[in-house]
Amino acid sequence: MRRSDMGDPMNEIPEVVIQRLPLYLRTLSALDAEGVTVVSSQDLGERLQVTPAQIRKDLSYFGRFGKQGRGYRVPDLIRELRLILGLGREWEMVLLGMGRLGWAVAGYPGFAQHGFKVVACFDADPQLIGKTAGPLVIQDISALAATIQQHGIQIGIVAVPAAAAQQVVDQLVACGVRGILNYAPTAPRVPPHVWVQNIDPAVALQAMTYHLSQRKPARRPAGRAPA
Amino acid sequence: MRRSDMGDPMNEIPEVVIQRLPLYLRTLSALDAEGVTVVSSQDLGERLQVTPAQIRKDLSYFGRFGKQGRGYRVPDLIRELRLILGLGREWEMVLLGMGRLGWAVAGYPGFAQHGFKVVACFDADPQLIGKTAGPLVIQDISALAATIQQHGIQIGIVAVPAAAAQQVVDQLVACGVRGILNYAPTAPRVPPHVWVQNIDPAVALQAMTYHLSQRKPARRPAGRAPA
DNA sequence: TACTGTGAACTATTTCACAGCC
DNA sequence: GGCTGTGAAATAGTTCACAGTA
Repeated sequence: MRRSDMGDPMNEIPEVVIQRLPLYLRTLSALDAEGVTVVSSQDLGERLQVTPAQIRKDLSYFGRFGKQGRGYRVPDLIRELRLILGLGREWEMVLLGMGRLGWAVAGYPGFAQHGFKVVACFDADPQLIGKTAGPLVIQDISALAATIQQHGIQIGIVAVPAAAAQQVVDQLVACGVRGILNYAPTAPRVPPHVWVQNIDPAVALQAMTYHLSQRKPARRPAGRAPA
Repeated sequence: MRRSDMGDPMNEIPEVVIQRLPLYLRTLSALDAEGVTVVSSQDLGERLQVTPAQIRKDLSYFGRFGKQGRGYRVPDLIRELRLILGLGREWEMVLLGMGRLGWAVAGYPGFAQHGFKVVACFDADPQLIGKTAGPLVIQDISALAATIQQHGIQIGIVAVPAAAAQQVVDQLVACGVRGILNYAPTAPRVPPHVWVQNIDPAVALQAMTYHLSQRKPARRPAGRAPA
């Protein structure tokens, strides 16, 4: 292990760390909006329910952003995290599936706020094609490849029924998409260069009911970062 | 460690294991629907992109559900998992916040399918109160406590803006709710007996763009269970 | 003085590998 | 023969604790 570490151009960063950075960023943005300009790992940890040591260690994978004796300058750390996460640009996305769920996703303001933009939406149902969803016209899936190529799109959002998800994911991957936000209640298979983030509220609820059903509700692990 | 293990009435089960069980259940249900009656940890692992050893170890925390030389009977394992997760009943929930997002959540069919039922919805906006959302009438937040007590509700869904989330969560907790599904882009503080599951698609996207921005897209850790 | 950054210690989780059984 | 269940080994992740510094 030691030997291969030394050969690496950059140390391997644990995936859990990556998943926590957006949470740090979210809280820092809230602090910024409150006019807070400096924050210690202690303060930030209290807001996030994460240990200060974990925050410091996580950040130390990427550089030295704090000032000893003081803490972190909020605007600076926000800038650094945005850079690390690749948020210094707009990300265009395609949306597949314009049922109830797709409709809601198309109009979700939380994406645009953070530089994520749905530029085209698709469905297989002839009844839906041509209808407008806000500023977008629903297109037939057959137009998918052309749109992705034209815009150089790298992210697809899947909001189709579970049974159609794998097929749709395969199409996205074939078109060169490298990231998929999957709302379908299934875990699609993708090649290793493609990144998938799954969102399934039913799965989240089912893990919760396990705990609600226990006599003694086991105390949450202290360091457990909220997703 | 050994000593305290023996004293415990039941071994401590890691939280990661709990979070994976619903994924196993989801895939087993799909297999069941396909008419598959027996599955090995190998097969199931391939479907889920999880190692067979992990599946066997996870299940072994709860009992011996397999048959050596054969595998697991799909319907039996489904039944066991449903029991473990506390899904042998209907779970009634309240929904707070009837903006765009709350509206979509109220109509999401994925909940009812799994025995989760939204029995009442609330908002603070007088403009919305009295309007109907499917079978439900939007009520004023002031009616929250009475509804929760009446139905003995243990789960609340939060779909209010980030700025209102903590306040709403506090109210839910005060009413005796023990589980919260939080769609607000913030990590609310709760007492240790309350379980929170957060869903924030922007956070998921931001972790994804980190990877999309890397030159060499680091290979996903093999055992990483999709959420 | 009050904090960060970080090796080292500790803890948790995953994987291995094999005895035991159908 | 093919698979489970599970201790033990290996890895991964977290926390400690303190040197260093603004």
